[in-house]
Amino acid sequence: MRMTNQREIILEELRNTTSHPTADELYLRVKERLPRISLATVYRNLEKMAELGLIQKIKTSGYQTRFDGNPNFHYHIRCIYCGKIDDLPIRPIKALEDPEHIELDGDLGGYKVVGFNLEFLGICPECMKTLNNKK
Amino acid sequence: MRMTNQREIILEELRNTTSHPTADELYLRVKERLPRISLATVYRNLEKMAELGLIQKIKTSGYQTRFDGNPNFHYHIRCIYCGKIDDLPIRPIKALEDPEHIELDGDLGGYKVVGFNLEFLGICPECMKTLNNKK
DNA sequence: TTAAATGCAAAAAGTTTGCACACGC
DNA sequence: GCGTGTGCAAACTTTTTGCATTTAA
Repeated sequence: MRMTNQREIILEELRNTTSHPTADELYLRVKERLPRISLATVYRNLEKMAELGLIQKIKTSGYQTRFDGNPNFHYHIRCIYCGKIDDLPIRPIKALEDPEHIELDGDLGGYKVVGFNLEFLGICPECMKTLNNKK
Repeated sequence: MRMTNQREIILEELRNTTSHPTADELYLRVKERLPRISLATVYRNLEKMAELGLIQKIKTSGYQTRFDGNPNFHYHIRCIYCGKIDDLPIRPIKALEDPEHIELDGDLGGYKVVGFNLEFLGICPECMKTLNNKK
């Protein structure tokens, strides 16, 4: 992978935030430093960097894809009200990560299991506050 | 909720398949019986029926939303090659479903956890066959 | 020097919405 | 008869792509 200025700055901005931004949020940040960059470049680079394992793509259907500058596996929690994603500091879940701990209740229909996607859902402190005020 | 003909047939077709169709796949099926139905009606009704708990909306993993005529909680597996979703007959995972079993490694950042999304990833029998033929 | 990357604009894909009309209760 | 639901088309949102030009190695 060629290290272009755009690539460097996209990665830098993503690494410098804990907010798991969407492609267009990151585009806006990067644009402050590279005013002529295009959104397509941001998409193309995030895609490539995710493939190479430099960053993580957080895909949950129905919402915009978000990106995480931390390439190490960890769990996320999504606020059901505002959609924000945060890291969740929980220990690996044995029942998922060691496939032999999965308790079957039938057969797997011929599938070979290769992994899983897990995200927690919750209410973030800000939305919780808003809810309490409404009462 | 008013029981219109469209609503009845959409629900019927969804209940009669195990294929977890997308809105447009279901639209095509329903169209055979109601040629003048519109895709918007299918979307509106699926949305409403999911809210009421008559069906499930499967939003995980950055692909098109799929729908499940079975309203009871169960796990799904998605084929990483063809995107197909099937039911996975595994027992409830204690470490997820009883929040007190979650082993924290820090604090939750003020979130109130209300649930989770989990899908397994795998290779379906058909795609497995294709892979083997290519070797 | 040259293959890979970029910017731009347009297209694609999936979903939602405004509105006039139709229909279940 | 009232108000919800429908069909249609157009809008919208997110992401991808074609192409001419630029740039890192």
